[in-house]
Amino acid sequence: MSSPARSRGNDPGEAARAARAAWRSRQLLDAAATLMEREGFQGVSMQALAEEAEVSVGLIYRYFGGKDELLLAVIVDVLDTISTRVPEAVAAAGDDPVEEVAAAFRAYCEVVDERRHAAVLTYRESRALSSQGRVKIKAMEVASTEPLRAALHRGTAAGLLVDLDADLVAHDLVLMAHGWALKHWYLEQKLDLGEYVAKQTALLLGSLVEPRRKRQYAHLLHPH
Amino acid sequence: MSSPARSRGNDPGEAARAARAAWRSRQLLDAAATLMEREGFQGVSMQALAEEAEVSVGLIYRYFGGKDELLLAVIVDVLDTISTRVPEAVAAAGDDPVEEVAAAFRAYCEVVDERRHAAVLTYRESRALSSQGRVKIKAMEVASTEPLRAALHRGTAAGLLVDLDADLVAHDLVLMAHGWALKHWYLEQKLDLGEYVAKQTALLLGSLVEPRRKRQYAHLLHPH
Amino acid sequence: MSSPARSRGNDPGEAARAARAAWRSRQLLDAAATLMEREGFQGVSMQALAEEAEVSVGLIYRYFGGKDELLLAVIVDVLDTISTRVPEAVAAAGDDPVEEVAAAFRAYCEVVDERRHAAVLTYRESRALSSQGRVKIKAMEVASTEPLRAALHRGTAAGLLVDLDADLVAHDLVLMAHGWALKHWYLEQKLDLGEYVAKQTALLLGSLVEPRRKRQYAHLLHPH
Amino acid sequence: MSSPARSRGNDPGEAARAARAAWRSRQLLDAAATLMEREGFQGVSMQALAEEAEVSVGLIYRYFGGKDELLLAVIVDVLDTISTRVPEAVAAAGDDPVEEVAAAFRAYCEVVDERRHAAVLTYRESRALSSQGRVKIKAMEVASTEPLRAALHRGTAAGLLVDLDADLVAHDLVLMAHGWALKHWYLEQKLDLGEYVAKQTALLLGSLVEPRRKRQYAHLLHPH
DNA sequence: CATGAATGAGTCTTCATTCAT
DNA sequence: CATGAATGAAGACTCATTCAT
Repeated sequence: MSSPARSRGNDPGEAARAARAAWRSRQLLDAAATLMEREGFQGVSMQALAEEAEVSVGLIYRYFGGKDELLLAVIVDVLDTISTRVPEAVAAAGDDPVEEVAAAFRAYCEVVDERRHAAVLTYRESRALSSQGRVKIKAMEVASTEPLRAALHRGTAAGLLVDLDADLVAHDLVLMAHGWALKHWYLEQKLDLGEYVAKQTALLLGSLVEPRRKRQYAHLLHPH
Repeated sequence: MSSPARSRGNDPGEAARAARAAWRSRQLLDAAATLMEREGFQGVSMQALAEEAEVSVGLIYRYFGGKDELLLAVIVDVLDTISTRVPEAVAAAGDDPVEEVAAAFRAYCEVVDERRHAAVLTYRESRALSSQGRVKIKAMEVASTEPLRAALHRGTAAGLLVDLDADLVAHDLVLMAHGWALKHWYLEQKLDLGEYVAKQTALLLGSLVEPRRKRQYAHLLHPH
Repeated sequence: MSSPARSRGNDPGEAARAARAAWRSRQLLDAAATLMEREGFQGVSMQALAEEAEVSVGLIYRYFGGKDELLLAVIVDVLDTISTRVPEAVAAAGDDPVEEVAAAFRAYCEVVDERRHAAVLTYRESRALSSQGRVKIKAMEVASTEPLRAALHRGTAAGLLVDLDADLVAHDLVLMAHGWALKHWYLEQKLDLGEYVAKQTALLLGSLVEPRRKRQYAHLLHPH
Repeated sequence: MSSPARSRGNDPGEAARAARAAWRSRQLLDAAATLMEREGFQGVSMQALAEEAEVSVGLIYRYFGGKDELLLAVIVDVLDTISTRVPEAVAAAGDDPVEEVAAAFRAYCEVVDERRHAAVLTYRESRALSSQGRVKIKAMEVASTEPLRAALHRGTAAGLLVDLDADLVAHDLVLMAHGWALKHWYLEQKLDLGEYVAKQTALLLGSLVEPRRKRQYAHLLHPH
């Protein structure tokens, strides 16, 4: 992204430098995520971040323009993960649009679960983002729900799902995924991630699957 | 000293003092809410708050122990509003549990809409709360969903709703209400609050209402 | 200048507050001048300034918007002094334009001598000024030479001085005054302020006084 | 190691090395001068300097001990230029001491004009110099005025100039030359360099040339 | 010789909080 | 009760300098 590599020619040092830059970025992004999990983004000082990442403060500024850009990078990192994992899950779900929706939702929830704080950073720290960054994030967020919307549309087109507002349903699915992080303090004492995914899937698909197709998706609609 | 009577039960001076205190609290809480809507809680300095409320900085500390307590108070204020408005809506909904659920959800959404930022402060600023405050807030949040859970239970008991996980469904309803604030930048370009409430109600009740009772609730299940 | 007083009404506290604000400004300006004499402006940290002035760092920001504004204020303070002292000297010099020029130059040199570093701050630190501040300073500098230019013009009009480029001569006089500060390390080992003023006056007036009026100004043209 | 010969007197490798060193120094000095013209010395970071000079930061430290030494080198470079150009101008002026003074002043002004910022660096950044460096600079400055003082003395000895304080007059001439840089923002809107030189020459020589020799120097005393 | 990644002390600035009036 | 001047710790960020390659 904002790597200091210059890409002027392709001498041997070039690749090594790029590799180091990538490693540093990851190191910093991970340290940032770790600390934020504990303290929230605002609660993490650049000093503390440097300590956690075992680098000097100054080095952070070589890789990220400032605290705001770092925040942006962390959020983008999660959205990138989602943009990779959700389509993978959809692809692995076979050709059935309903299965695809369920798989996409499960994948979304799993990423959120893995990076609980980072996943909901947008809600918490959007104030700190530049308006430019905000626009970028919003675009990425919308883009990341595209696989969901597409599967929903296919489901309706195939007569498997009722006529629905795909935008709203996609929004609900994402919200429910985020809900796992947002209300984790409450939910974790009631159920685990698998149950949460299963029950929410059942709940939403319950009113979305064409009534006469419901038998076909019993495994989704009536999780044991 | 300057007060005419010296705390002898409920003399007039005492009442006047209490009234002023209440007025000041409201003044400060409103100023805080106003500013936070624009800048987020962290972005509001005590100095700016004092200016907005047209009091001195020092005075804030007479009414609230500090910035954290003020945050707590603002959140509590919203939760209090919900704890008042939701039961009112339930009571006004007649005796039908399904209508009650719908009414409770609508009321919840309306409060969220009125105080968009303050309503989701818990998500954004919970880090700043003392653990004590956090416990209090969580308890209040759970309590505020009680009317929803109770109505859901009544619905199931009356055979109007399927057997459901009331905790989870209540959580979903609250999440959807908050979703209106959290994703307002996205939703507002698609629908208005009334449509949002109607469609979400339909969506969830779609899988909750006992199939053979669905005709009875057509107005909720098939908005417009 | 940027005093925090609000001037809303004229209650008793108002005057006291304004007085304190003025006292604080002076205290800070003096501390700044003292330190700058030793370290140059860039070399003075806000921390050190606070220590010298025996106030807290934060307080400086109540009276001056930042380090740049403080620099501006120090420069303006010197220019204000000049704008007061030079006209006073001119007024005290009687009605003779040549005497007025000499008096103005002497006064200018005396102020420079009293505030050696601060007087030439413009040359040294103009980079740190905002362009707005720069414009202000330049205007004040030009204005402060007005008495000189006016006296020169009067001298020419009265047939006491030759036809001259008043702008350039005024610039030379100011430059010579500043020269006392700029090259003090060199000059102080050759002569004292009085001699410097006398000799420079003689030098410049030597080619400015109308030849046939020279006898009249022998005391200026042939010091000692 | 990589050099063919090992420092045995003045073999070809040695010369090449010295040439490269000289070339590097010049490259760096020029880059420094260029940047300083825009940003002032303090405003130029070693990183920016490296970029401008198209070398690495580390390399600067091979040629100059640090930022302070670089500053010293830049100043010395200007003073060297003056020490070359002024005597050249004097030599080219023929044998007349008055012409020599005028020529020296013109040359001084021309160098100042060519390197406007660097020429007055002593005034601006002397604080950053080591006391050792300061001493060196002062000595060089005084030395650079020697041709002026010598010409002035010759003028007096030859009965062409009045009895004068050569130190002070030399100081004035240098100050006027520097004045062109120091007050360039003001002067440039009034006159160009040629006019400035001519008028200042006339002004000072006006009181320095022996009255009865004035006709002889009319071209200097009454510039068109 | 040359590079440029890495360091970390030091800078300006903000702001929650206190307290004399 | 109310004020707002004063405090000072803590934060983000810069940049001269070093050193492994």
